[in-house]
Parts: sequence; C-alpha cells; structure tokens
Amino acid sequence: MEYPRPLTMVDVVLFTIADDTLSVVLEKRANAPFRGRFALPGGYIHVDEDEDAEDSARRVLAAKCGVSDVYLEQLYTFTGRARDPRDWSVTIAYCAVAPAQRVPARASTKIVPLTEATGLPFDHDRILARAATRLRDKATYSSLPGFLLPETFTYPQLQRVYEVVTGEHLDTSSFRRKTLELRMIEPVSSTQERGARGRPAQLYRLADQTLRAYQRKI
Amino acid sequence: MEYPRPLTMVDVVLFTIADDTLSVVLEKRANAPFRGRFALPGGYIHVDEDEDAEDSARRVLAAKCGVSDVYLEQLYTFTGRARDPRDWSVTIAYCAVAPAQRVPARASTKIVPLTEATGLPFDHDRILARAATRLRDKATYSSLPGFLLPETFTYPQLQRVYEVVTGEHLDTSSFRRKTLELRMIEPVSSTQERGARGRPAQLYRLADQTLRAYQRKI
DNA sequence: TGAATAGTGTCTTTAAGACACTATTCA
DNA sequence: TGAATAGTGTCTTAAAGACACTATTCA
Repeated sequence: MEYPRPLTMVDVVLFTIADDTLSVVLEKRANAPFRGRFALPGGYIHVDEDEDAEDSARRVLAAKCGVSDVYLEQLYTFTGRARDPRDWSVTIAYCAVAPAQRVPARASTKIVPLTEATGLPFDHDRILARAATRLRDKATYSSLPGFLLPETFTYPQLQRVYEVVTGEHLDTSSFRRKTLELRMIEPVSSTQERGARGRPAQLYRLADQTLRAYQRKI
Repeated sequence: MEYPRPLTMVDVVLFTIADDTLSVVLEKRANAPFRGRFALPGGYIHVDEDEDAEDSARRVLAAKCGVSDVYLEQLYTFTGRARDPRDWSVTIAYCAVAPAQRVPARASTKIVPLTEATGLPFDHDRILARAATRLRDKATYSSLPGFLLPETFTYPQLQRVYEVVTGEHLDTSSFRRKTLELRMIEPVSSTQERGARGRPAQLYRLADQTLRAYQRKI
C-alpha cells in the first residue's frame, strides 16, 4: 500500500570566510513561497538526473552559487507538516565549506556574516544554527576548518581560521603541536610566501581531501 | 514547477543488550519487496498522522516492535535511485537504544547479535554499520550506552555495558572518575541491591534523559 | 639595527592509565 | 574467616596550556 509522498528537497549551508568573518551564502528566492527573500540555497531532488541526494546538493550548489568541488557533508534532515507552507516536507540539509575565492559574486546571491543571517524563511534559522554548531564543534577536533582556505596556506592563516570559527584565541605552540599530531597538513616543498613584512611563512596544504579527526576515550 | 517525488520512509536501528552481547532488533518483512526476509524495522512516513519523521520512527517502533519511550536520535538519511527496487527513495534512519526488558518477544521480530546481522535487504547493512559506528563512537565520550540499562543500575553494570559496546576492557577507577566528571549518573537514595554474592552495589540512575557529552579542544 | 611576523623549547597543569589497596556482604 | 564483588587512593604517564624564547625577513 502506498502513501502520499512528502515534498523532498535539499538545502545547503555554504560556509566561507569573508573579511576575516565566518560567513554564509544566501540566495534570493526566484519562486514562491517567499519569492524575493534571501534563504539557504536549496531545491527539489530531481529523481531523473540525481543519483542520490548528495548529487542534488552539488547540483544546487553549482546551479545557484556557481560553486563546485567543495567539501560537503550531510548535516541533518528536517521534516514535518509545518516547516513549508506548500506541503508536509522533507529537506536533507548539507553543510558545505569553501574558500571565499571559490564563491563567485552573483546578483542572486550574497555572502553575509553568520551573525547577520537571521530571520530566514522556512526553518532555515534552525538549519543554519545546527550547521554552525556542527562546524564549530568539528573545529575543536578535526581538519574541517582547513577547507575554508585555498589550496595552499600558511600556519598563521590556518590558525586564524580556527580562531575565527571557534571564536577563541589559540596558542601558537599548542596549535602547531596538535595539528602536527593529527598530521592534517603537509608542507609544500621549498615554497615560501614573500613580500610581506616580517619573516615569510612556510606554505602548507591539507594532507587529505577527507576529514581528519581525533578520537577521544571515555 | 513540481518534480516527481521519491519514496520517503524511516528505518530504525534499535540496539539492545541481550546475553551480554550488543544486539539489534530485526523485523520479518510482511510485504514485498523482500517479503519474509528479516530487515530493519521501517515504514512509510504517514503525512496524515505524523507531525515529523521522528514521529514516524516512534510510530514504527511502537507498531512493529512494541517499544515506546526509548532514546532515539536521527542517524543519517540514505538516498538514491538504486537502494530500493520500487523507486528512487529516501529513508531517514534513526538510532534507538533500549534495555532488553523493554523489547517484548514477538513472532515477527527477533533480537540478533550485531555480528550476526548481515546480508540484510536494501542497503540495511550499510545503515546498520553506520549506526554501530555512531553508537561505539558515542560510547567513548557520552552517556549514550546508559540508555541500554533499565531505570536503575549499579556501577559495575554500567561499566559492563560500556565494555560490551566498545569491545574494550575498562579500568574501574578511571571509569568511575570519568563518569563522575560527566555527572551522567546520580545515586538512588539509600537503595542497595541485595541477595547476590559479595558486597551489594549502590544503585544509580541517569542524571538526564538527554545525552551528556564531553567537549574536546583542539 | 629594530620592527614585524614566523616558529620552537620548556615548565606547569590537568587528564588518563595502571594497579594495589580497602570495604562489605554471604556462606 | 575467606570467597566474592564493590569501591578508593595513589603513583606514573601523557596530553594540554602558558609563555618566554629564537629565527628570518624588510626597511
């Protein structure tokens, strides 16, 4: 026996760092409901062209934000009768992370500081809050914030990104010790940054395109 | 513009401990596909009666396993064209944890050791694997395994549950120190277990019906 | 040389692990 | 009293934090 099927969508929380501030990409809605309002980029699952929902999320990210090949992980699935005025709905939310350079400027999108992304339509405030918690949480035990940086970066840049995401000051020495222990980054051979004031820094890249995380024991 | 909607379901991985072994509840499928085979308990979302998908999961758990008021958390959403022969499908998987006493014996269900729950239909092996990873992971930094025990329990029982879930031997002294630090349990006033050999143990209960977890810092 | 930023060494503090010890019950 | 199980104290080891120090560049 079959049942009426709920609306099924994906929504993406795309984080980036703009002006040293943790920010999120919003999209101006082209359709009802909430036409003209800014919301999380999202869209229907296209069963004819998407192999799975992660495919849908990547398609949405490419179509609506011009962003591809970024770190993407499933966040949570938000469901219920009340969250969308059209119908009982399911949205599979994804969390994406990209360096600002990879997010093109577009008329239909804007990059806003996380703290200013409130009052969004649907339950997007809740989705965003959960995504922010996930990101901050993973910043304390994984390499996730590293995906906010371009291909190569310096240690001070990496540390700064962790500080921006967690909102806390980190000690240089301890930070290096722990990232070394995780082996999350590797030096890019014999390349240094030049031209700035002070001693030029060694460049690094992420050791892995997947996440590195600590294990904790009870 | 609307798109054809995928099939939308929930599946539940219900963990329990039977004979000192981490086990999972399977249900004999009453309908096609895979009629007669054992699989994870699951079912369609009923948009007319369920407020949200967690509601659906609790309804499924009550209807198919006779289990209610248990710890339940969303695990992951499995999607795609290939995972169900009927259609492009979405299943929101939940992870549930209950003491064996609360899982009634039924003709249509069976409790099997986790290690023997393989070769399940659909992608249920994958779902189960992810659930097991989640449970074992949370056993290292949260009170989750505590929900495998009845209302009140002793310290040795609690430690045993953690050992069964993680598969590792734990030191009594360290275990007590850490659970104290988390403040996850509290003594039940002036009640002791009696009758067994040896010194009777103090009874405890979980301090909280929600999860308690450590924070680690990078 | 000194301002600026990068990077290291080391002492202190805190948490984890190991393990021997004491405590309370029953037969 | 001794077997059995519950529960504690304490020494050792490892990880985290704090912070002063050295290093390399440019003007």
